[in-house]
Amino acid sequence: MVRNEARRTALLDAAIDVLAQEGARGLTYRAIDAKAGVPAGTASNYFANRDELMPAVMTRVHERLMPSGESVAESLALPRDRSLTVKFMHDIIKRADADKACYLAMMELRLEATRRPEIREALTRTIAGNIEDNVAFNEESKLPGDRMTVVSLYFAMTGLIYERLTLPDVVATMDLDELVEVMVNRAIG
Amino acid sequence: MVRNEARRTALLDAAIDVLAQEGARGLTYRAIDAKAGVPAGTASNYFANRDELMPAVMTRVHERLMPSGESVAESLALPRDRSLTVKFMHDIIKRADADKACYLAMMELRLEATRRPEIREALTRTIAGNIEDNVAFNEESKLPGDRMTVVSLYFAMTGLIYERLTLPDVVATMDLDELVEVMVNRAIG
DNA sequence: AACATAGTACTACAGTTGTCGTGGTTGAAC
DNA sequence: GTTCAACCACGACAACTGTAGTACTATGTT
Repeated sequence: MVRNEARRTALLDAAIDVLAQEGARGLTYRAIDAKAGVPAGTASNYFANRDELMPAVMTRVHERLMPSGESVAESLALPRDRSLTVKFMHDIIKRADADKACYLAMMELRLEATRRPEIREALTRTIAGNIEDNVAFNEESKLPGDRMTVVSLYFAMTGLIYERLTLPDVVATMDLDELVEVMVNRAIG
Repeated sequence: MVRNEARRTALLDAAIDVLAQEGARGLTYRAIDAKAGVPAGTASNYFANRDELMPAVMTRVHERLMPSGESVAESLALPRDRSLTVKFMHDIIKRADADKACYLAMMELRLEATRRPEIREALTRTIAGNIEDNVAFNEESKLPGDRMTVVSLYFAMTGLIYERLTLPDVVATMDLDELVEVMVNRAIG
C-alpha cells in the first residue's frame, strides 16, 4: 500500500467532501479521485477496499474536529461565569458552521456505525471521552454547573447542531443568541 | 404507475427496513423487493425512479411516527405537573426504541434532505410544525414551563435519541431516568 | 551507470444497479 | 364469454462500481 501522507490526507479530505455532498451512496473511488483532482484509480492505490476506507475517513474527521487549544486558553482568561459557558457553546456552533462538511461526514459515519462495529467502537470512545473531558474541564476550571449541566448541555447542543445542519430553516426563525443563553442558564440551574 | 395501496405500503415499509439496516447506499430496487418478499422488479413497477421513491418513503416514515392520540389523552388525565412532562419524554424514548428502523430511516432521510430540496421542505414543515404543536400543547394543557422549555427540551431529546440510536454505548453508562428527570426539571427552570 | 524502491497512472473485468419494455394474469363490467 | 384495465413477473441492457493487475516515472543508493 502506497504511503504518501500528503496525498493520502488530500484523498481523505476529498472523501469527506464527497460524503457531505453526495452521501454515503456517492462515496466511490472514482468520486474521491475526481474531487481530489487526481487521476482515476489513485484512491484505490491508497485504500485496499471500502471497508478500509471508512475507518480512515473517520480518523481524519476526528483529527479535523479537534479544537485548537489556543482558543480555549484564550477563553480561560475570562471570568469563569455563565457568560463564559455561553461563549463556549457559541464557539462550538461556529466551528460546526465553519466546517459543515466535516460534521455532515461525521453524521454519515455515525449512521454507518450502526452497522460497522469497528467504526462504532472508535466513535463511542471518541464521543464518550469527549463528554468526560468536558465534565472534567468544567469542574477543574471552576465553571458554573455540575456534571448533569455538562451532559444535558451536550445533548441539547448535539440536537441543535444536528437540526441546524440538516434542516436549517427549522432553526432559522429562532433567536440563536437567546436560545443558547436560556439553554445554558437552565442547564446550570 | 401501479396503485395497489397495500402492496405499495409494504414496499415502503421494506424500504424503511433496508434504509435502517443497510443505509442509503443499500437502498436499491432489488433490496426492497427482497426485503418485501416480492419478485424482483416489483418495486420498479411502483416507483418510476429513485427520485420518486425517496419522498414516498419519507411520507411513510411520517405516517408511522405519528403518536397514537389515545395515549396522549390517557396521560392528560394525570396531574399537570413536572412528573407528567417527564412521562411524556419517556414515552418519546419508548417510541424510538420500539421503532428504531423508522427513526434510523428518518436520519438517513434527513441527511438526504441536505441535498434534496423537496425532502428538505417536507421535513422542515413536519418538524417545525411538530415543535409549534408541542409549544401550543404545553401551554393549552397548562403544563409547567414556557416556550423555551419546550424548545430546549426538544433539542435535548433529539440529541439524546440520536446518541442512543447511533452510539448506544455512550449513553449506556448513564442513568436514563435521572438524566430525563434532571433535563426536564432544569428546562422548566 | 545500474539498480532498487516507492509512488503514480492507467486499464481490464466481473458483478451490481437503475431503468424500460413486454407479455401474462386477474377480476370485474357488460 | 368477451373486453378491458389494472396489476404483476421477468428479462434485457447500458451505465456504474469495486478491485486487481501492470507498466511507467522519479528519486536516491551503490
